[in-house]
Amino acid sequence: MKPELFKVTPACQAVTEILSRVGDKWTVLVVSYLGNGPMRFNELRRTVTGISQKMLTTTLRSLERDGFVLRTVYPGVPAKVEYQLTDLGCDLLVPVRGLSAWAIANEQRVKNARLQYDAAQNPECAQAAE
Amino acid sequence: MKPELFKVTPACQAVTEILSRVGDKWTVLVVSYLGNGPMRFNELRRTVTGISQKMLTTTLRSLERDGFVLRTVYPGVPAKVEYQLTDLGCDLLVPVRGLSAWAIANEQRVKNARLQYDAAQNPECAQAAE
DNA sequence: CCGTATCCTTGTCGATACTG
DNA sequence: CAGTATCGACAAGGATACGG
Repeated sequence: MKPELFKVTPACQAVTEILSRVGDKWTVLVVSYLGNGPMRFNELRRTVTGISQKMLTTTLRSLERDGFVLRTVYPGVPAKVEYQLTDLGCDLLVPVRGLSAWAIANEQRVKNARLQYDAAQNPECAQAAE
Repeated sequence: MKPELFKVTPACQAVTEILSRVGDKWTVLVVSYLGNGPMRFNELRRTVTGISQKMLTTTLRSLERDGFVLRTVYPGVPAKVEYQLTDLGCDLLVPVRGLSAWAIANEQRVKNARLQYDAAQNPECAQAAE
């Protein structure tokens, strides 16, 4: 059950960095939707419930900069901009979905652990008025 | 190359939550080291370079609450506390290492994409005195 | 339609000091 | 040794207004 010895090398810096990028509030959601095919800005805005215009722009710019997303502008009035995953973006989707699958499969175990922990901390004196 | 259609369901909430937990500054690092076997508090503190006492405590408490880490106190003077991964913690290590492997394998592709993007934004005025 | 700019609130993290 | 408590710096995120 115990996994084989894991030597933490300087390469872990890269891991931490990717995790931070991917672990923000909207990145995974946007990338997942884009995994279905190209989408326009406002289409994405409507689909990703709750995202603000600013955060969508920010998220897309980061993804574009890191090479995960391709931004294509079709000139005209009004302007039309389309976003789609690059090959790198599609590649990223694989391990991300691995973690997604784990999260969905183990959601309840984590919730149970929390309930148990919280219950152990507050035996019964939950009045705790202070 | 394009992955099969991915329907984003409410379950994505669980995904986002796990990603956020795991995507913070220290969690993955601590869990990875703990993957090598049980460790004591200060041992961990020395090993995880740069972590503050507060953040180590906070990170370990969260991990304990979520059922990823088991905390064992050996009474005595001075006190001795040992941390180790639970089964759930070991399980989590699997998809996390998947993403880690991806990050290490693709680090350079991302870096190149960034260089290219930045270069495109700053045509030639790269003196960038900073 | 597709953004950028600004302000403001909130959360995260680190430094420091102190306790059992 | 293994924490807790407090404070302050800073970054992330959201609301709103404006521009191309």
